[in-house]
Amino acid sequence: MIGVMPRQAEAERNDRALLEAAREVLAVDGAHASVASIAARAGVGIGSLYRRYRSKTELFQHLVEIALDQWTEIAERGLAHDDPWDGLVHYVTSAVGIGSLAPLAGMVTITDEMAEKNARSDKAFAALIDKAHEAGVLRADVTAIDVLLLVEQLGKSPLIEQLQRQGREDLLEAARDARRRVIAIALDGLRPSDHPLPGDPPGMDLFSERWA
Amino acid sequence: MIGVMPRQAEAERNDRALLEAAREVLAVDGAHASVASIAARAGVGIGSLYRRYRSKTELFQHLVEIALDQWTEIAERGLAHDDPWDGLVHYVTSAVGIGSLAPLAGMVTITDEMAEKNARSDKAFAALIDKAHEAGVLRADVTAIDVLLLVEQLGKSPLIEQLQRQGREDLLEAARDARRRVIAIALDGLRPSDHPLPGDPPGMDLFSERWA
DNA sequence: TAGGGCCGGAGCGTTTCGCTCCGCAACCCA
DNA sequence: TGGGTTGCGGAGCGAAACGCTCCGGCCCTA
Repeated sequence: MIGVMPRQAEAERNDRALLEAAREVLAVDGAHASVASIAARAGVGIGSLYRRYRSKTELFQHLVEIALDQWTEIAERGLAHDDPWDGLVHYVTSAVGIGSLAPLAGMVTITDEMAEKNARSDKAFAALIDKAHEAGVLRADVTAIDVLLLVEQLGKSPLIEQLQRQGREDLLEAARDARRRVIAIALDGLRPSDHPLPGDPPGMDLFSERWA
Repeated sequence: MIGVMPRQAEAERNDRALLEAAREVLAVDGAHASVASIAARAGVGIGSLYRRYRSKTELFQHLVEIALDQWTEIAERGLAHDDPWDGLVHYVTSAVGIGSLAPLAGMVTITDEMAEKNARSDKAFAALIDKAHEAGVLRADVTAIDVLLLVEQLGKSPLIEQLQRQGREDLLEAARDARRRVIAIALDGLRPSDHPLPGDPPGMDLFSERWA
């Protein structure tokens, strides 16, 4: 460890490192992410991981709980923006940073508390979309689910994940800059447009059973 | 097997099924995709897989070769379009269908022939981008690499992959429709815009060592 | 300096892996 | 129709990777 550090502070730092490492490894390795790789990426022994969490599942459970908090906060903060477009941009760019937790579907159990938080998040997000629609800054033929799918699509970054797998830390910053440009392109596609979207708006059922 | 079928025709059908299954499983499971799951999804025994390919690596190698051919064909066909914008749309929508083979990086060896084909594909794609720029249908601040990254980003579909993992075949068609809308949104973001992209255009080095 | 608590990681049993090999069924030719 | 051949599916092998336990040793405290 670098320098002197009180015990409690180190434990706290380790816990944060574990959660971040878990997210990164999960993005790269998907559902097959191993506890050994998570601990290694966090710069922590396996033993420390198992002192904090009783099992791999429990760690993932905690990860989902935190993500739900973040999604709610992001949606409500975006809704609080004066400019609806800025609020939407804030939501998309922030949500993309959280990353997709889809690989965890089926591994975690959804508590009532989590379902409630999820509903709250959805509600704020729907209000944000409505606000943008009313202000005329969001194309009329796009629905909240379209935007959610777009965010999820932007959440995973194949290039960044591959560079992480290869350990090319030197290129990561450039890749992240490039990703911001791609996100900006996609966001521009959400502005009012004369070119209508194909097909019918997607139904809610696509998202309703995501964590089943 | 269903009905009577000559031996050679069945073998050919099996090979095609194997390649398609390999692509699907690879998209869902990433680099950890197992031969057993590939064979099962193709509706074929493991033995048949190993009669056609000497190893898992050889199958993946073949997959990359085919993808290179497809990329080249798509780029040259897009370039041949009279309307540059239609050509670009054709390229993006088709390339997205091929899917990302990024997980295979490091598992396959790049032959000179493959490198040459890749160069040919890149050249046609660059010409396609130039043509669109000159016609003024593609936003000026976007580079060929931006578009490549966008295509790669759109290539993976977390929702579809998750539904496949869960075996929810009933929702797959709706998910694919929804995905087409997301792609259309992103494509609209490529049209000329008054809102400049952030940062500097990405460098070629991001893609140069992809298969290292 | 003596003690206690937290650390990293070796190693357990289990699962999953890539791959081989063989019994059986389908087809061809006499 | 019957014997030979060809290609099929999948049981099972050794090896590798997995989740998790447990303990020797280091660091902090007093």
